[in-house]
Amino acid sequence: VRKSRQATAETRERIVKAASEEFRRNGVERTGLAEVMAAAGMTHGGFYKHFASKEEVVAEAIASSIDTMLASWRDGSAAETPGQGLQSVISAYLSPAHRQDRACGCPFAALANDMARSEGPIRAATTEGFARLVDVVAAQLPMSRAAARKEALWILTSMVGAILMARVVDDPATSDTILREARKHLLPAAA
Amino acid sequence: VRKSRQATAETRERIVKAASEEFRRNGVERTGLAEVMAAAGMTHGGFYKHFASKEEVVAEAIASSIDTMLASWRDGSAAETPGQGLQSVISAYLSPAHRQDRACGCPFAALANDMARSEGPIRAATTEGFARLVDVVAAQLPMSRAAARKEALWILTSMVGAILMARVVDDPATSDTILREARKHLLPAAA
DNA sequence: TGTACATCAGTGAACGCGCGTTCACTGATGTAC
DNA sequence: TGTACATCAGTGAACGCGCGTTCACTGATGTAC
Repeated sequence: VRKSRQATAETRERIVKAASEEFRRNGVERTGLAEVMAAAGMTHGGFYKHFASKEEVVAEAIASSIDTMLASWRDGSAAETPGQGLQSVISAYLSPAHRQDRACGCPFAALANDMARSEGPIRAATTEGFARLVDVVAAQLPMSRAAARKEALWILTSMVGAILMARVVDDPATSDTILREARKHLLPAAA
Repeated sequence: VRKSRQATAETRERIVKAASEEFRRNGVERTGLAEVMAAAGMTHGGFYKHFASKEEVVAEAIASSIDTMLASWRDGSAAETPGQGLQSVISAYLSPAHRQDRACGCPFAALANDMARSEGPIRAATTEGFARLVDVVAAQLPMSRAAARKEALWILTSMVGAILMARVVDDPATSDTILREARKHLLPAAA
């Protein structure tokens, strides 16, 4: 059942998107390719018509989810003044809604351990994506380029730690407090 | 080859310790029980004489590594004045040495994603251990109980985020900067 | 204290399942004339 | 523009390996007398 070039490209995108959500939801190891293909509306056999290996789709899925986050951050920032734009991005990131929505949330928070242990294309996609995130945040900060980059690293790593531990903790009250404290400390830093 | 009660108990401890290091080094999913047992100096068949399942040893390994970290933090804090004790603990946590030593380092940084997705005994051991960590840090802070707990949550989650992202990033210079920025922001908060 | 038997920690083979990967096949698309 | 053939996306079965778990067996330890 051969498909047109456009249909093939769309299918490939659909697989990457499904993969990026499934990986974030359940982790790379616990997500089978059959599961990914089912989420994309296909059977598992066709996978290798689009990718050479699981590793390849993991790398693309990570790159894709970082791109999506970057785009939404840029939109969120552009609508307002630099300081307010960054604040609204941080508030959304450190919200209970984001904590709940692992599948569509920050890929660093969802896959940090996998990323840290990976090599090759996965590691490369991760590092490159993070560097672009840092740039987007740094561009909103009213300091010299070098100082803004350092501050952006601090803001970003704290945000990831907060959302991650908010997901680790079982008690909802403590989890909410973690997010609230992070907002309290980071929103002023973004002004 | 039956062993004495004491020898059996020591073997069990050896397995838990080996498991806690292997899990932190390579992740829970990527670590096989055969690998854990080999690290403990045995063959895999004997595992079920000590544990009912992999899940059980995971929960115990996490509890054990948290206990070890707690003990070392208490020792590090006790040696000096409250403020300085906490500062030295934070400095050690946010050091390149800790970043490199995943197998013996913070279990939250090494296994946060696994923890966040787990349920049952693993989740329980994690939540309980984190609560005790928060208490140890809060006890060092010169504020009211409630305020100290909130501040401890902020300090801890930021520390975890920093060491985690320092491991995710491929570039050593950026990784060092992440740790340096985190120290810069958190050491004053601990004074 | 000594003896006989039950217990059980550890070994290594085997089982069974899941999953990444491969493959023969189908039939619609792309291409050459 | 139409026709014939090559291409190839997708299907579903199958392969092979790794890994969690089980099991028969061994021989030292624990226990009852």
